[in-house]
Amino acid sequence: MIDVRRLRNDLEGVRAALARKGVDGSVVDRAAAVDAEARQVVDQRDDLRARKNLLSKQIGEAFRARDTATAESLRAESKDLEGQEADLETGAAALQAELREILLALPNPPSPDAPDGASEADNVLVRTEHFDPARYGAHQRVPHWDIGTELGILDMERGAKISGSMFALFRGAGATLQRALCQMAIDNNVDAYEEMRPPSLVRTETVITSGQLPKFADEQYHLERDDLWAIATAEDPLTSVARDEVLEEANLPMRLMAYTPCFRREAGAAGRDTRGLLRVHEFDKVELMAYATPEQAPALLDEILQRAIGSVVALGLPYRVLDICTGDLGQKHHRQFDVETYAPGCDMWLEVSSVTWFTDYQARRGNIRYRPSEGRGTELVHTLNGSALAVPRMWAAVVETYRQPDGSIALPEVLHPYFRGATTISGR
RNA sequence: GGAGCGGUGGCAGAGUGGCCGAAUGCGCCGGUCUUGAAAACCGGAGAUCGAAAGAUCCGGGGGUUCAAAUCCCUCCCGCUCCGCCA
Repeated sequence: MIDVRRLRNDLEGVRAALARKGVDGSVVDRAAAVDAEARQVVDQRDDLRARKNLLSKQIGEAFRARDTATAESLRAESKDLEGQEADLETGAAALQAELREILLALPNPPSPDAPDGASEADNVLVRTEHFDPARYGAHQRVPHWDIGTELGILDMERGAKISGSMFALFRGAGATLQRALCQMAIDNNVDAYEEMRPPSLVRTETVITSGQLPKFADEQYHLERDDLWAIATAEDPLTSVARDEVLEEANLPMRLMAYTPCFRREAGAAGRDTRGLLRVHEFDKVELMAYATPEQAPALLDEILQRAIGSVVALGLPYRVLDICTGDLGQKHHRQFDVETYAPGCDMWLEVSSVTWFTDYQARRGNIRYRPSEGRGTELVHTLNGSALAVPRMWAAVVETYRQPDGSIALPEVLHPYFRGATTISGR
């Protein structure tokens, strides 16, 4: 959610910033108009309340002075104001609700540093590392869904029998691999990030804070009977850890990490990248998240990006970094870098982490503040996050990259400790 | 799921209709004293909106009343007992 004061002080600036994300200026104008109207009505309402408060006080004094006649006449006067107050009250509430609704749907203005662009085709390639297409042999050009079947470590068919298409069933060493990847990512980041294990089913308020609701309800699994939402990412619960709280600046940045399942309906993605593990409804992920002051935020964006890259590098895989353009930035994103790794079997670059700076967009929704060590009052925090490791695509890249000519998989060394001494995955 | 009790400032905890944005204690900040610290003493400090006047905030929402932390309804959360269960 953006600051209404920004609308009041710099309407043109907000329109221009949001235009870069393709937002129609009339929506911004509408928000400003509703805000102006609401403020006017609130003003009137407050004046009336002030009059009533004064009368009440005088009534109390009159009663105490046993001046019943005065008290009664003041009481009648106060009662006369009631209808007026109720009208102003409902008017103000309606306008404020309307304003909030518009503001909740309004995207976060992009960073001036984010590249302009209309779609993902305009994302800027920052760099590519450790990538040499000539290095891959024919034995590595087998997609992971075939390898998975061949070795009996991934069973998409039975996954579909159990839960429907786009649900994975990992088996044996495949299941171990998915767990090992998460364990490794946690171990690699626990030096600075507090490990959390939050709930996977969360309240509506929690999903509004992170920004998925109200606009992206179609993407979320919802348990109607209990009115709980299945998290799409650990970002949902982690962002609400400090909801409605005031943090001390001395405790910032506050770094959190969680390994959770992630549930995505993928409502708009039917038929796209649906083979194997490229896009599934449920997957595991280790997420890094930080609460920071506005001054600390840029450095943290870089830190989380480096840590995301760290997971790929640790596994000996190539990577590339994309600077996401304004047209591809999500509603809540201010600045975003994607980390992709190369999967030789599918011959695709797979997004394995999305590192994002939300500025105070989520903090304003969730009322997450901090108390500056200098000065008075409270300020909204900035939130940032990024995946340390998203399992399915990393699983795919590892399996395809490390496939040997004999069809087995030679596990990268970092994973050996998690495999009870095994160094390869062979057929059963 | 059933029965009962509760939710007040950073924490503990008073307050049962007006003089309550809220006693008191602890903690915190500043000062006096001290070589320094502690103790003692003095003083200070909540949040949101608003240019201000002022308005709002005692778990959330609604109601009664001229007036609600206080009375009523409802939801959420916590605790105790019972039931059930990994």
